[in-house]
Amino acid sequence: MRASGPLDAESILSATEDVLRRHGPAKATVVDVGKELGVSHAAVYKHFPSKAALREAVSRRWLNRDRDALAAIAGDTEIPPPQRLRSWLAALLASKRAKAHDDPELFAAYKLLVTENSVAAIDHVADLLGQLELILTDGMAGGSFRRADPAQTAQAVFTATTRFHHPGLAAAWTEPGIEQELDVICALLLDGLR
Amino acid sequence: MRASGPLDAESILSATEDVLRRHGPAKATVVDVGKELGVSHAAVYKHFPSKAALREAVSRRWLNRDRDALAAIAGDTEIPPPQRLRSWLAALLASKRAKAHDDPELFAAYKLLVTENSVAAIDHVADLLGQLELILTDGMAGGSFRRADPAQTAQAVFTATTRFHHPGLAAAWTEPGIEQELDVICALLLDGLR
DNA sequence: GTAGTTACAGGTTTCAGATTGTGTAAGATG
DNA sequence: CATCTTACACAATCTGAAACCTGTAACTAC
Repeated sequence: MRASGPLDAESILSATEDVLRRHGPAKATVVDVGKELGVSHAAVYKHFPSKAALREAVSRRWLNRDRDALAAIAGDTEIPPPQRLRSWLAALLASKRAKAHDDPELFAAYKLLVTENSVAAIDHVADLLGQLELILTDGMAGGSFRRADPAQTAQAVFTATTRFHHPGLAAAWTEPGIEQELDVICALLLDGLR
Repeated sequence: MRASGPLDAESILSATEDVLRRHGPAKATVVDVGKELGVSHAAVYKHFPSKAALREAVSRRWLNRDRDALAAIAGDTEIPPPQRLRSWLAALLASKRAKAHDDPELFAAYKLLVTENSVAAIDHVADLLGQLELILTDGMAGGSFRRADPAQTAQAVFTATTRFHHPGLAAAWTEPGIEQELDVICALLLDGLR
């Protein structure tokens, strides 16, 4: 049940998030969302064109919740770029792992988006690549990284760390030595960048 | 129907492979395997303790079919180690992609083994890591790679190229620029190794 | 006694019919 | 007239009984 006033997109998103958390993406229905809001399911369709669009919007909001902390690291010119890259990748792993662990059903919904190649998933990757590119550009300007195409290099670093952020591989994020594993890769990549 | 003579493990493996190719891992049954051999399903159980063990043995044999070509590259001391590493990784991608494309059902069976953490899958990875380690050891001995723990480095190179060999990511192996993507990663890793 | 079969218990899958869900359009309410 | 509901067509999903599969054991034929 919503507090009061007319139905708006934000409260639908929150209700959907709750329903997804309770039932998971496979069982959650638009009727459930309506019930949660004390409204018929048709009312939901005045704000979102389809169930898929609704799910996508929820995942987008959920993904963006950790975005700023990560962007803060990427943009922190106080930290030298090599260390910044390490921190950023470590933070990315920590964030993804926390999401998978604390919110398994919403993580499952996000995983679906990725396998379906949805716009939200593509945008999410583009955002992360942009952050990586910023770190690399700073490093190239400051001389700590060799000059090269920053976009292509960002893509390469992202791909080389797939193991640590691709949702399809989340099952292997609970292994004990994973932080050290990332450290070894980081060292190798940093040596390759300069 | 088998040719003649008593039933042996090899012909059961071949029959199972055919059945898997036809019906896929989800639908294939031990009864089907028996039919294929002109034998009751119980006869199969005289040679394999369970359906899972049978499937695992089939996948093992199927995986080992490309093994020697790959091992030949890894052990070819004519090729300088950096180039050898490139060739080996390219060959690994080509092999995996061909298997996924030409034998989708057997590839699906293999994917199941990986998600179940089966012994066959673990052994397969250990074998590949051993081949990588051989290349790295040669390179370190010959001075083209910096000295470091070869096992740990092999693990790092394998992890950094997850995108190109992990069966869970096979859907993305058909993208056009993937060879170049691997080239970029290779360049980065090779720079990091020396 | 080796190499296979038949018979069976318990678990899993399948299939058809019933229920529930999605998305739209026309209508009620304030 | 903006906001929501009811009503609906069609698609997807659930349910429970029948069929089928797995793995074992007792049995047959050579």
